[in-house]
Amino acid sequence: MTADKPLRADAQRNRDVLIAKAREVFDAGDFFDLRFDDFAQLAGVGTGTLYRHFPTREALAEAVYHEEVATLCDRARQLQATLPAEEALATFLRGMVGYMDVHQGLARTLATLMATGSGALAEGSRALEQAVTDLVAAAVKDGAVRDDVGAGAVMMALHGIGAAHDRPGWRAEADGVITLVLDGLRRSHSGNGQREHEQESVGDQSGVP
Amino acid sequence: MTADKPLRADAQRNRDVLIAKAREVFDAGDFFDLRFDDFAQLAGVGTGTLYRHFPTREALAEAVYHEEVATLCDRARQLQATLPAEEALATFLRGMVGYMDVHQGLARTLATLMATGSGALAEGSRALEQAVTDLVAAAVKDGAVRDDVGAGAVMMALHGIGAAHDRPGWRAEADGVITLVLDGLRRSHSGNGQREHEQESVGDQSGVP
DNA sequence: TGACAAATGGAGATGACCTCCATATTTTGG
DNA sequence: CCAAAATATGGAGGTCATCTCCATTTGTCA
Repeated sequence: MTADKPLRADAQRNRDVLIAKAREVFDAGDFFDLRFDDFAQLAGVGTGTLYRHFPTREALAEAVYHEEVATLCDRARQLQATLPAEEALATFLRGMVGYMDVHQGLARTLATLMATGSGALAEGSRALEQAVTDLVAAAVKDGAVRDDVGAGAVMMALHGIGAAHDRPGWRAEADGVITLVLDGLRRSHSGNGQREHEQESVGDQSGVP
Repeated sequence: MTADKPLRADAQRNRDVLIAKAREVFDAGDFFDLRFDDFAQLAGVGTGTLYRHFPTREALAEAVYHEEVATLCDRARQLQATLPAEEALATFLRGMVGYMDVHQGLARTLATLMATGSGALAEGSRALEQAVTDLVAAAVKDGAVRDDVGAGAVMMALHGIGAAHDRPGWRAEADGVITLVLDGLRRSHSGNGQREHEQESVGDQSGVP
């Protein structure tokens, strides 16, 4: 799956140029303000070439996203191997915020793509989620973290952080979310913390609280 | 600001029809799959009429969103008036999840619009945020909730929940996030819980954890 | 009722997205 | 090293959603 086709020399070169330029635009946050055709010209290739390599905007995003995710996953594995489980989880989550802070444009772009529901990022997302799942599982096994709330909840929180990147006090609030998540995860509450969503029937049909 | 112009009778009627139809489409989640012109026809008005009333998709969304937010804000105020602060907050947040569960299409649409960064929803969002801020402030004043993490963090978490509505185990995970947030907010941790984001310089320029 | 203002609707201009293929470049085999 | 086969290129042009414009209709007020 990594080397589907040997790919000709010039093709490879163009592909690399496209990804490089894409990362630039991505990071600047202009990914959606730019006509796709213009992007081709910006990268110095014809429209057809761009479309052959990346049939859609999302495909291009996916290519850029891939490297990022790989880096983050590596980091997660490394932390897990060198730190106590709970600390590894905390460090990773705090680090994710730092990462998004540095790559704001990218965070914004990814959030947009996710919300658009294109699903093209599913693969990369799954890899990242797996890393988080592993971190949480290890902490649970250590007994440091409750077992009644899954890693999915943590992913949602991360997603919210990324999507809200343009709020005024973003950094502080993002750190706040992580603090809440980490403290909330710590197994140390009276009883079992809180019973999990058993209020399906509230009598009120509207769904309004 | 509520009654900018008296608006003629037929105009008002058309406007209402448009909003009603929009809510339908919204709730079905088809808001973005539908050509805007076709939406006009669906509502039984001409293209020009649609565009005069709502210059953009976002403007239309905003109109629908407005009522929803008003309802939710009312509910928040009511809870705050009748329950102990902490319980009011908990009930409201749990209720928000229930609300999003019932109105999945709407939640999806809103998340998309938010991420798109149109900013047209800013007003409605602010109203909702104010309600949450009040709930949190009251709980803090009661001493039931920590004061070192703001309401903004809670908003981010909610945002993440809404944006992720299409995950397989959405409901359970969403409830999980709320559980984490509520437990994390409870003032009861050793010391002060966690010092707030003072790790600006990690030495690593890349932002990767 | 008449006249003025407000609103309508749909035909058509605009511009982004994507396809297609004649041409150019790389690779392979003799 | 050369020819022919395979692969890639680029940009002109088709397609389609978005939005504008104005001749006509509808509502309002004296």
